[in-house]
Amino acid sequence: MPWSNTKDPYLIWLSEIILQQTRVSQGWAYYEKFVRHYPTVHDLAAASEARVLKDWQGLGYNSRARNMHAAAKYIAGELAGKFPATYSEILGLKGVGPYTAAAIGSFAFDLPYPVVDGNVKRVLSRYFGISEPVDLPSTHRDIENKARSLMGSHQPSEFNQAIMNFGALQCTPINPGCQTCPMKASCAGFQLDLVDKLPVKSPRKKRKKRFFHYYFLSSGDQVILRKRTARDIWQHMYDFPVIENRSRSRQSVANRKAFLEEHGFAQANRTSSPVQYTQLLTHQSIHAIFYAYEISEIPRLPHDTWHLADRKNLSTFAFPKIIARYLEEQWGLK
DNA sequence: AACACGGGGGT
DNA sequence: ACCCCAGTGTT
Repeated sequence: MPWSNTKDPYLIWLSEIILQQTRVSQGWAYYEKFVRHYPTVHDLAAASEARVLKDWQGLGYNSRARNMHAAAKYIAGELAGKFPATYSEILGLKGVGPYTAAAIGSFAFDLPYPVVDGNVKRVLSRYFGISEPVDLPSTHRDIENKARSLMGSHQPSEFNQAIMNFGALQCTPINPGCQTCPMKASCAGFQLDLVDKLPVKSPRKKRKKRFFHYYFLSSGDQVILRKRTARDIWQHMYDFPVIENRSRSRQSVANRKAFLEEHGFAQANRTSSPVQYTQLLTHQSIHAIFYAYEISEIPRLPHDTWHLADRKNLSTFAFPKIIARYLEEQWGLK
């Protein structure tokens, strides 16, 4: 793991932010890229947010990147680059919650705070036979207290890594290695045959469908992008001018003409048939239909969130997966 | 306390 | 389909 070879709190912080809700196998390459592009907190602080978001593209939950960047500016600017070394100061950094503060505190500074992540919740809910949903705050506190008690005066870093590794390698979500487990004799979950019932989780809500009708408007090598600034998914990433509605069915030709005229694109020619892509998010399923038009001249852009970009420069903008996929598959653009 | 927030991979 | 991922911020 990244922190196995270092006590550098910056590198540990970087890896922990990247690995929030992200498998090591997915985050590893991003960690290496960020260390390469931003070897110190000063490098990260000096970068533009756009550049950081672009490097983050494909990882998801990109408020992590924005909070991390803001925290880097704070550390570099206000703390002269010296990473905070107490639990409460670490916890005060943007994007750092109880888990990450405990991880950084224990790994980098040997502070005695137990980590409580998905692994720990699974291991301890099984071992102690906890049948309340682990996502409840009360259960979380219970598990945290048990972890603190188990840590005792052991080495915090060793303890935290051990319990998480145990969850990741032995006490796995499915097909856990109970038969070879050295703790099966004292594991309540194993003794009561509840291992495959634990941890209990509250039922999840079903995904809401959303229908985006995107306009890919180009004029020669120029393309119109829109920066997403609303309180919504994909904040500060780029997509295209869009109409959202409740219908899966295509915009009629008349609807499209009205949209184009309304925004000053009276002279527009359809350049290809509409194509549809879908993208699953945790709480939403996005159904996007793309309409491509070539416009003869570009008027003054009607919104300040709209930007003109050269096709050659698209690689500098951070796009949601579904937009990146459209650009690459339909236009060969990266 | 409940909810929103991405994207990937396994079964 | 559904689950999970070395969780956090907002309401």
